[in-house]
Amino acid sequence: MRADGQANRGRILDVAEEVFGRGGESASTEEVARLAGVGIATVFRHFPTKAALLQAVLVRRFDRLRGQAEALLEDDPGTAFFGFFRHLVTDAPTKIAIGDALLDAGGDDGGEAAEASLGLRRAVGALLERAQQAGAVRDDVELPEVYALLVAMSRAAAVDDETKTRALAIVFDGLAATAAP
Amino acid sequence: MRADGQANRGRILDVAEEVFGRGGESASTEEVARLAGVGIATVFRHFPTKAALLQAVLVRRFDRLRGQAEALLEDDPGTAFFGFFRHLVTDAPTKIAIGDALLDAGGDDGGEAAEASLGLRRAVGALLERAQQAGAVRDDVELPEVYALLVAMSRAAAVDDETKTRALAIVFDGLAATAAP
DNA sequence: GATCATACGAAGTCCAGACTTCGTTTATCA
DNA sequence: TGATAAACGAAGTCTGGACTTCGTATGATC
Repeated sequence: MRADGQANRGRILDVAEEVFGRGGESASTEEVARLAGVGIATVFRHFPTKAALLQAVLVRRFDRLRGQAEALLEDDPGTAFFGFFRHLVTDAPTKIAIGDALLDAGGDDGGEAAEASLGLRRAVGALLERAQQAGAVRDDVELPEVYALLVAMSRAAAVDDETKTRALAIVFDGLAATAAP
Repeated sequence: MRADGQANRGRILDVAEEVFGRGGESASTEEVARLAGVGIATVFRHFPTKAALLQAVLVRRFDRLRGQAEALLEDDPGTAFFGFFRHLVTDAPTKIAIGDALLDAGGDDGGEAAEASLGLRRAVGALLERAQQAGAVRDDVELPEVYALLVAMSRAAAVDDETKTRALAIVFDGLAATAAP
C-alpha cells in the first residue's frame, strides 16, 4: 500500500469520527471527503459503502475504549470503574452516532462493529467485577444493567457539564456499596 | 372542516406516532400515508412539511404525558413520582424519535414542540417537588439532573424489560432519600 | 337531490446524496 | 530517471424521498 494512500485512509477515519459524531449517521459522505481534503471517490475507494466507513469508525473507537478500560485494571478498583464510566460518558457528548451505535451494536449489525462492541462490554465487565470484589460497587448489580446505564448516560448529550455531573453522581450513588466517590 | 378530513387527520397522527417511533425521523412520509390508508398528498395537505407532521406528533405526545403527570398530583407523592418515571421510560422504548425529540426539544426547535416539552418538564418538576417534601426523594437533587436522567433512561431502548427494570432500580436507589420503592 | 366547497389520490417534479467512470497524477523501485 | 501500478478527483449516473399538480369524488347545506 502506498504511503499517501495509507495517510489518506487515516485522515478520512479521523474526520469521519468527528463528522458522524457531530451529525449522526445522516451526515453526508461528501462532507467527510471535503473536510479530509480528498475527493469523494477516494473515500469510496477506501471504504466501499458509507456503512463500511461508519463501521470502521466504530471498530476503531470501541477498540480504543476497550484499551483504555483494560489499562485501568492496574489502578484502584473503585476509582478505575467509576473513572472509566465518567470518562466514557463525558467523552461521548459530541459522538452521537457512537452512542447510537453502542446501543444497537449488540444487535443487528452482525459485523466487526458488533464484535468490537462486545470486547468493550467484556472490559467493562472486568472493571465491574473488580470493583465489586473491592467493595466499591454493590454486589447485587450485574453487567447488563450497568452497561445499559452506561449507554443511556452516554446518549444524554444535550445538557451542560454541570447537570451531567450531577446526574452521574446520582447514578453512582445508586451503584455504590456505601457512598458515591 | 369536513368529517372525513378530520378523521383522516387523526388517523395520520396516530400512524405517524407509531412509524416515527419505530424508525426515527428518517422514516418516510410515504410509509405513514400507506399505513394510514391515504395518499401522500393527503398527508401533505394536513401537514405542509414532514417537519410539521413530526412536530404535531410530538406536541400531542408531550401534552398527553403532561396530562398524565398532572393527574398523578393527587396520589401519594413518592409513588406518583417514581411511577411516572417508570411509566415514561417503559412506555418510550418503541418511541425512538420521541426520546430524541425530548432530548433537544428544549433547544433549537423553537416552535410548539419546544413549548409542549417545557410543559412536560414543569409537570415533572411538580412531581419531584412533592416527592421531596414527602421525604421520598433526596432534597439535594434538582430538576435539571432528574430530567436528564429521565431522558437518558427513556432512550435506552434496545434492552429487555428485565434489564431495564434493574437499571431503573439503580437510578431510583440513587434518587431515593432512604431506599428504592 | 342539486350545488359546490372541501377533500381525495395518481402521477408527476425535483433535489440531495450514495456510488461509478475514466483520464490524469504520483509514489516506488529497478 | 524511466516504467508502472497504485492513487487521485472531476464529472458523471441513479435512486429514494420530499413535495406539487390537477382532474375526480364526496360530505354538507339548502
